[in-house]
Amino acid sequence: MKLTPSGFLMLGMVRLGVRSGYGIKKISDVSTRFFWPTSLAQVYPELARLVQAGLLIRREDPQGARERFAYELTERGEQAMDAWLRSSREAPTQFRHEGVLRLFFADALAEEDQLALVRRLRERVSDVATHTREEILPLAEALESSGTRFPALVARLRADTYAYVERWLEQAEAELEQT
Amino acid sequence: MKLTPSGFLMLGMVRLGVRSGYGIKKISDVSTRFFWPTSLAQVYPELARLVQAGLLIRREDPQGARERFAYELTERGEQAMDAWLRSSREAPTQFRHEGVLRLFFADALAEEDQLALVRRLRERVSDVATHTREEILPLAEALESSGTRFPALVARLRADTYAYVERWLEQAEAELEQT
DNA sequence: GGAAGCATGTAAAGTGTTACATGATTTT
DNA sequence: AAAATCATGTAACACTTTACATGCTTCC
Repeated sequence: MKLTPSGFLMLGMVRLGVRSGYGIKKISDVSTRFFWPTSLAQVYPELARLVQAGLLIRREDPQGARERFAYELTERGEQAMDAWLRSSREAPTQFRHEGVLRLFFADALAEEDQLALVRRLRERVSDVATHTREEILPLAEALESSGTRFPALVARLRADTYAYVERWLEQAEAELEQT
Repeated sequence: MKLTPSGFLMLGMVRLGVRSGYGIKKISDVSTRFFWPTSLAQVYPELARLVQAGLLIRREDPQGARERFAYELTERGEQAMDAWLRSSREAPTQFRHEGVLRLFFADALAEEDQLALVRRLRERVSDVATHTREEILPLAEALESSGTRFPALVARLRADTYAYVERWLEQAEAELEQT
């Protein structure tokens, strides 16, 4: 059975102590979503496949009358996760950004519209930087203080990169204004 | 009829003077691919839709016995393109990167393996930076000298951003080594 | 009492890639 | 002569998202 990165995401989340499918989706929305999105409609079938493959075990774990299932890594699950972390094979990187596509074709616009386009793009980038710094990073830093530090490293990488792009676009804006 | 960004990509390429569907795919592979990928199986049906919507006209343009079709923007095509360039509605940004996902879960690894993982990631990022600087940017700069400057701006943004991430990871590596 | 959140899952629709299928022209 | 490139298109497959469907619990 061949695992996808989404499968390893779930294995990894379970290893970090996230118990339910719902929980995995919720945590992933404030952490891994930005470099590996998932949806609930993906989480549940994938967890079932991982159980069937013997990488996870699923226990009933109801909260009162509300059903819930708790997942745990098996020995083979641990091994699969370790092997993945040490391997260098990677799915091709995917990036789709309509704003950058617009920028690519911006020559057709009048100069003032070109400037407006760059400014809008910069504002969006700025929002992402702020959101990452203020909403995502603090959560990762909470984890960091209990010994799990890579989520915070990744959040900082994202925050710093977006801040860099923001400054870059600011300068591009200034240069466009001079013309 | 609702156009997707892929549709505007094709409109934009035709406006830049790319004539055939094959040509659009080829040019996009060394330019827009990095922020909006397409495949031939997308290009041909989409061009047909754009013709049907009255945004493009298609003329026969054979090379000897080899069939070829040349596309041109209609007045309505020009207008649709301009409206898109000036609009601020955007499809949600998509980013998927298995290497960053690995980094997120790297706490489970021994320190030497963590370091190896960061190093591998940095090397990949470095390759992208180099490729963008040496292969993609020169093509965009050729366009720039004939007056179309935004493709070069986008290529520089990409090259500089990846160079920044490369330096960032270098420093993270150094900090990991100290521990 | 109602809204928001917790929790699990399926079905349908949409999007996209790979493989298939064909054939001409140019380069090595 | 073979390989690479130019050129168009379809079919099958894989993957993802959105909508559907249901019900409990907690907070206001």
